[in-house]
Amino acid sequence: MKAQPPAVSIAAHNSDNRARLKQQREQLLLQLAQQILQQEGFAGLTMDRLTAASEVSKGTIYNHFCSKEDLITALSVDSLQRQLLLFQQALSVSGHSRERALALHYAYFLFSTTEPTLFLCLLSAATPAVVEKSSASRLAQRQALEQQLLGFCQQVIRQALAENAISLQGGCSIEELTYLQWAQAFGANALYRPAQQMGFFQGLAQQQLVLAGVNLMLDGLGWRPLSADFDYQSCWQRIALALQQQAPQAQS
Amino acid sequence: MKAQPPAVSIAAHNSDNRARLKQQREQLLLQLAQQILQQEGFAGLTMDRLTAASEVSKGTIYNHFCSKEDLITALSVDSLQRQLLLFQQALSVSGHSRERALALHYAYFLFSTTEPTLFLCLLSAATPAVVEKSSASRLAQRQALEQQLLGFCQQVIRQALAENAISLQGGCSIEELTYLQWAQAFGANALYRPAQQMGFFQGLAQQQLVLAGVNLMLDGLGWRPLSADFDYQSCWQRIALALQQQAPQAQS
DNA sequence: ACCTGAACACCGTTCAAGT
DNA sequence: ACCTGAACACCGTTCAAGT
Repeated sequence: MKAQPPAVSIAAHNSDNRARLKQQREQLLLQLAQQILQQEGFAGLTMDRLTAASEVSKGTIYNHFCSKEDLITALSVDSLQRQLLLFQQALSVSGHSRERALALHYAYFLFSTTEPTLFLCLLSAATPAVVEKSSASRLAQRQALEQQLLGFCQQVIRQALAENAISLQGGCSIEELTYLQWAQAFGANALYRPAQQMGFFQGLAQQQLVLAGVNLMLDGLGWRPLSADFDYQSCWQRIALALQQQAPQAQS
Repeated sequence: MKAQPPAVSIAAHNSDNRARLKQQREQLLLQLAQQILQQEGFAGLTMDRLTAASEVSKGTIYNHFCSKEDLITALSVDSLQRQLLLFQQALSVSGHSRERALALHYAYFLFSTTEPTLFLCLLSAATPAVVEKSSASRLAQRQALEQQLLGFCQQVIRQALAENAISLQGGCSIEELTYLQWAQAFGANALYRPAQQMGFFQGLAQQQLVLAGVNLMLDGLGWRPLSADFDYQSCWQRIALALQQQAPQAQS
């Protein structure tokens, strides 16, 4: 008695299909853009070159990205999606709350080193020149993903409170703690290359620095067990192994 | 008996004068660029507009900056020079080593809020697109200034060691500590606006976050007196007053 | 030796025509 | 409804001519 349900279903299916194909093409374009970025540097990424590398025309590319800057923001969204996957994997390693916090820091560090180009996109996307010319929807997408990432961090802090591993006296909120850890991780990973290039430290590995930074902050917070009472160096290596096994090789 | 010392002296004087005038003009150009940046945003800063705002021609501007990106890097050099002045003022406040470390963090925070545009230039200048197209000499200038700034931080850590306020066991070097504090400060100040914009914290002031972050790190390090034994909140306010008095108003 | 600004080249963006 | 690519516009950069 209902009016042609199959027709509706086919229409919906077609529309879905079309959206899925568009989505796939966008993913391909992003991959090509990333490749150009790696091979030619940021100055070498032009819309002409992306057009040449792809099999679509300029107009179609502008159908996906409203500006070159929007393309950069799209790459940063891609970055955050990968980070999200890494965070999920990181939270699947077992251990007490501080080990899990460390796992998240490791995931962040791992991403910054295995995908340096995408990590730099994230930095570029924070720049006003890029924000000013990106579409509102793309910026909203980025924000939503960042919120999800921070959500994972808050989750671990809540676990710590439940375990009685920390006590938040003196008005230090969960949000505040999350933010400070984010800031520490962002700074320690983003500034490593510049600092190294100016010869600031001789043989200090980024890994060790990040681990030391986390330990400093979490010890300061009194997150038990303290680094004096637990071997976080071994823990770090265990996390590294666990995450490497889950993602044997990075995509080409 | 010597050959015309006056002539040489006059020549030198003229040459000095010329260099000084060029330097002055460059300073003026940077000021104008900053003004355009504030009024029109990063997308609004074009070489044409800068030419129009100045009283020189395009060719002359390219005599100062080899590219638009070089101009951004020059603005970041200007930023670092101002930061250096603030650091010097910060170190003139009296107190034990941890108070002096706090003073440096305050100076960094103060700069990031009173000169948001220049602070963003610093962020942009860290971006590959800008680095790739900046002159080697300008990049070297920036590096030298950053090294000077980090030198101030190391100085305070050495003071702490001399005072026996900290003990660096376990291979944690002065450079490592300096880097981690830089990373923390950079992250906490650079991410504040984005985080605020996504509504991550309701009424948390940047100041309080930065202070909390520093306390966490320095407590974790065991830098005496610990925050439980000393009123760093008051100390922070005392530093704020001291730095405001030395520089009553920021330049327009 | 330095300044000028017209000319050039490149590249981001649009849009009329096509399917 | 979507794709195309020629045309456009803007803007970074250069350089022959001038002082």
